[in-house]
Amino acid sequence: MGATKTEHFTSRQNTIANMAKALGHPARIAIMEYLVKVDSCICGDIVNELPLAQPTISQHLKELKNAGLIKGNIEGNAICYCVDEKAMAKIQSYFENIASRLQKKNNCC
Amino acid sequence: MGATKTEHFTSRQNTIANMAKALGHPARIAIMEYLVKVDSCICGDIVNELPLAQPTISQHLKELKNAGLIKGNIEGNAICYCVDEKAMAKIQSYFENIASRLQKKNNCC
DNA sequence: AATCTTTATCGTAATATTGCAATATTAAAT
DNA sequence: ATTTAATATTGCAATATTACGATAAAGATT
Repeated sequence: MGATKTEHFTSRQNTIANMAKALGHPARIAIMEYLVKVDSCICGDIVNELPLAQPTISQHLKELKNAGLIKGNIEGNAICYCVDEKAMAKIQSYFENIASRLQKKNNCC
Repeated sequence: MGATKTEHFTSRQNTIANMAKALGHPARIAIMEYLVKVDSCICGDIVNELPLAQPTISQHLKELKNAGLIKGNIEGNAICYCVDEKAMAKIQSYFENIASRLQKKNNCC
């Protein structure tokens, strides 16, 4: 074994899990925060910003893109990456929903 | 190599990444949703609810607990697991902050 | 066209995760 | 004290992730 049994879960659960998984690495959190901070960006900046080699960062960017969290536009010989607002709104509303549902209840623990 | 270079990132980035990582599996999302739904719970219920073997679920619960997302109280020979409101509030506010910062800006993509 | 810059991909080693059968643990029930 | 029920731990095989050097690709610059 070793492979996640995605087929047993709803598509929504898989989508949220995929986005969370993509954010489940400090380098990718740092990338997202940097993209939010500068609003638009070129990968080279990130390579200078983070203590990781260029191929590693490229790989992390690819994962964030696969999860739909960032978009990338080619601009000359560079690539402009930025955060996908809709995806972030989706995550945000997901956790807001959970948090608000928790407030209305009494926990047993 | 192969191990995450956590030491290069801030403690906050690592904390958020750890929580996101714990949520980065559909089974664990399903567990969280079930815990929110029933508000309090015993692990056996989850085993019946999810299409995974008992040891696998026990392991997922352990990861959620390690990440601080759930709490577990012993009640007789069962264990009452429930969501940690504070942890969820932390994640929720983190994404709310990011989402609100994105709205104020113009994306280049 | 040759070179430079920027980003992606390949290959690979190290490590981590996923899933479960078997077994252990712990407390309740008989 | 046994047995039962609920959960955890161990051990292991299959697979995935992380990181990076080497190299490729593609547009810009000279």
